[in-house]
Amino acid sequence: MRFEPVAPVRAYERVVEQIEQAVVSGALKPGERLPSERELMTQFGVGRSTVREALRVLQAAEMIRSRPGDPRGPEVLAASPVALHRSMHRLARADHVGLAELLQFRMILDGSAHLLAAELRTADDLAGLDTALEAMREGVSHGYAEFSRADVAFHEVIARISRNPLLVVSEEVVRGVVLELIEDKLEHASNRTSLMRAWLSHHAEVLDAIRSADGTGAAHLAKQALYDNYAEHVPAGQRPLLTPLLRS
Amino acid sequence: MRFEPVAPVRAYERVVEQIEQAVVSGALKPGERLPSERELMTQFGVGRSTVREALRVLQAAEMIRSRPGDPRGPEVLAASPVALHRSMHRLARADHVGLAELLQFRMILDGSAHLLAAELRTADDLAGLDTALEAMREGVSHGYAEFSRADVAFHEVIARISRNPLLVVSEEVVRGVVLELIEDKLEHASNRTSLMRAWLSHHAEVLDAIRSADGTGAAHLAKQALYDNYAEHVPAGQRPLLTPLLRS
DNA sequence: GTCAGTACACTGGTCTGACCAGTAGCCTGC
DNA sequence: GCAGGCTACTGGTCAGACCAGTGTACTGAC
Repeated sequence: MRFEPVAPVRAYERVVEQIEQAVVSGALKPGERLPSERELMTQFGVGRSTVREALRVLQAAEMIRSRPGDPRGPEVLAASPVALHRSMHRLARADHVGLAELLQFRMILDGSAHLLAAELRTADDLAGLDTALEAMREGVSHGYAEFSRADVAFHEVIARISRNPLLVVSEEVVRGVVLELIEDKLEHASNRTSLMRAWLSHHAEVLDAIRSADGTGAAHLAKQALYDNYAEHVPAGQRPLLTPLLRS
Repeated sequence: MRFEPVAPVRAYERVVEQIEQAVVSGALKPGERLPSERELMTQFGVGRSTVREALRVLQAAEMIRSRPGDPRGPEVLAASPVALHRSMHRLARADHVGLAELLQFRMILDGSAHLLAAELRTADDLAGLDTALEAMREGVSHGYAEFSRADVAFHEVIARISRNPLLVVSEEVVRGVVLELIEDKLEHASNRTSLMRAWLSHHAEVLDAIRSADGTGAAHLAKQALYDNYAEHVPAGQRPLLTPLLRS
């Protein structure tokens, strides 16, 4: 006979448990309201601070939101990828993850997103990509910031076409962290205009591949472009980590 | 001139911000201790309840842990995938993310991990895979639970060989969530022994491909195996989301 | 009748102060 | 030298208070 180690269960944890249960079971639907803190404290039989700590935990998990003064009480939120985004971002900024690993991961995600996009795109999707590309073309003359915004938008459309929220969120997070790590280096790039033109023609190529439903080609273009643009910032010794991905 | 909308910033949020900043910047390393709540409250110039709500938020994010009675104060934790797992699990239980998306994501991650493993494996890695496979072989006769544990270990070795923490963690999380979603279906499988044998021979094939540095082959085997094993639990209408991944 | 303006009851955010059970380390007394 | 208790702390919880802000219901003027 074996015994399990027991951990003390805090009062606020049991409150969290009950409310969370009510939400995931569907008893409380998004948009509905929780009772006020003072009401909850009598229902649960605990002090207000305990209730508040429980609500803080749920709020950190993006399950509820409370606004001061609202007599209807805290609002139950729909499941959103914001919490996933936060936790992944934290993990990606931890020290064991360097630019090489991030870039590797981004090549994987971006490549797959392009592959799926080429196979699953509809006529509407293609139109969306066309306008995104057009915005980039205009952005070239409106400065780097504008161009960069249009570039991000293009990538987001691609990710969206893949129709996988996990892919969308992960790609977005990794892209953001990569940019955070090398933004200072990009700031000082001297030949920005030629960089933008190169990027633009690359995106046009990608769009062609997607239009002709060439998934493998689009994926390869995407990975190659990432390598070409960012590998210079990766220590030379770690670049062999990236090249295998170009061969698939 | 445009103005940004402002949101009221709560006191506990600013406390969270400062502590989080100290952790991600490395000023506070894992294992180190925060001052006690009463000390923090004088340092931040806020009440104890505010400090406590901030600590709750950080604790929910798995950044710190506090134990009552410990005079050394709350402990700073190493970045861990637990929070990522929780948020992905929550998202997966919401309607936006179904088994199809999870499986799609897992095929991407697993495929890439196998590709990298085949290209980067050392002699030591191969030996590790050999022992893992041997454990699986023995597990067949020791019941499903034992076999499953060995199977997980094999996958973890593969992921580790790819030497990318993000890949390791994401793969682990997605695998866990997928298993949680279909565990009840697996419980009732009648022909477990033949399933285990099929799995075993598949892993042997994968190991061969990795040994001969055939990255593309290993990746394809991995993705095909996932599809073969799990696609039956995906609604038929969503299976076309998975097949494009088999073609790369 | 409509509608602006106000009063009110209530919300969440914060602080203070208190008590408890539990811990770690010191400090006895042997 | 060491077992045992003492003590000064810790975090967990509660009670009560105040404040700024909100939504609503009521009031008044038109």
